[in-house]
Amino acid sequence: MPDKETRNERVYLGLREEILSGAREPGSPLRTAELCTRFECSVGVARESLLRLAERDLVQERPMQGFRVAALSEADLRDLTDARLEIETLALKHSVRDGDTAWEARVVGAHHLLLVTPRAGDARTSVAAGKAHGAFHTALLEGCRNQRILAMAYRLRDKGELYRRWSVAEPDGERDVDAEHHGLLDAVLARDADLAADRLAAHLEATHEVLVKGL
Amino acid sequence: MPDKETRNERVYLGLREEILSGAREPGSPLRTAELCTRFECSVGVARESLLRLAERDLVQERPMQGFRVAALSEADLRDLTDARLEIETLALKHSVRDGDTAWEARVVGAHHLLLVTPRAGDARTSVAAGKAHGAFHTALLEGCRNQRILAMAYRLRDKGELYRRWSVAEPDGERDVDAEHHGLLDAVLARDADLAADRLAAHLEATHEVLVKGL
DNA sequence: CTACGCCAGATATTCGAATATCTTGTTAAT
DNA sequence: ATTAACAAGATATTCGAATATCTGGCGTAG
Repeated sequence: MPDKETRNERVYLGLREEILSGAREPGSPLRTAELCTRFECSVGVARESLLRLAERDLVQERPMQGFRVAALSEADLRDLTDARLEIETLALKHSVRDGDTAWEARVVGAHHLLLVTPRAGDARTSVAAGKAHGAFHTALLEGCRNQRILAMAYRLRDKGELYRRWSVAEPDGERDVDAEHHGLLDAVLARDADLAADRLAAHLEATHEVLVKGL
Repeated sequence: MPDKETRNERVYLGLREEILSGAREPGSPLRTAELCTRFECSVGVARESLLRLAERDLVQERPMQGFRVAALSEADLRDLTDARLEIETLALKHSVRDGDTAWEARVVGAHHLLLVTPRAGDARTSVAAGKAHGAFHTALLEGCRNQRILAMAYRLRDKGELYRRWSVAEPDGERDVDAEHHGLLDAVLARDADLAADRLAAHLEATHEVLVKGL
């Protein structure tokens, strides 16, 4: 019994982590030969993993020209943010409406972790802070009962994380991210779906501004 | 030069067509061996195509247990319809807001084709009518400039087509589908995004009712 | 000088056999 | 009778070589 999980899963998760952690430059080619040696697998497995990542928009595929890490651009970021402004707020409304107390508890927990995790200046360098931030936003949506809307929101968030990793975060004097998160939490606990959605939208738009500058 | 398009693409499109046309029963297993002989390809290619279809939710994948045609259920249809009620109307609003005159022309054309294509009683038997109906709804969304929202809407529509194929359509005296389509067209041409969205929502919900009965 | 075709190396795609896993039916022990 | 262990066949996954395609540099014709 060589493995419990399939090779495919292992390579998929490993490569996903490398891309999301910023180890691979956006737009850089992902050659099957290299992946085979790095992850000790065959071409077929590497291709399947690449295909899965392409479906999450973390990798770009072009027929007969192989795969690359998804390229980043201001226009694409605008498209992404616009989609998130609608889909993620929609998922949050569902979540606030349908989430049970266990979900509520997870949100509070994730928020606490976010508070106590030290935040570095540069999002790319601080892995722990990035994870805590991502976990909080993920938890916010987890109450949504509609599987499809939830999956869409997660997909968009994934790509958002890629932009986040590759933006040079410069301190923004006018912005108080902790306050934004706290406001979000309060609205959620008060079960005010519209207010929570508005605050999430503001948060996303503010983040967009920062990311555009850091591109 | 054996082929211009990749084998993969050919198998993907072919199998997609087979599933969407109702040639394969929902829930039935899709064995690589069979696909290899039918489409004259190797296991690897069959797997990749299966993976692509799984991403569009037309096929279900379970690790170490292979692939099956996506199963249909009332609960899943409810989930799908709810998602469509929000995403597809959203895409339509974008479309009405941002679509240019060339798009408008395509909508009018698609609607005309829908009018002149004879409709059979059973959606599964009449391929032409199904295509014309699908083309009209697709055209409605085509004006949407946000690529992600558009892609999401298309994905949901694909799965919806699968339900449509497998529902036994029984004549519904209270429903006038032509009128619904015409109302949709009018609202679009009047550039009334909210009205169009409302009418699309009503159309989707009405279709849902029919499909649930025919399941 | 520029455009076009051709060659060689690099890369992507595809194949079919080898390996690992699951499923089902049978037997034996509790 | 019920459960557990096992074996055999079917199926999924993985491999590494074989094939097809692309890319970039070079030479030739216009």
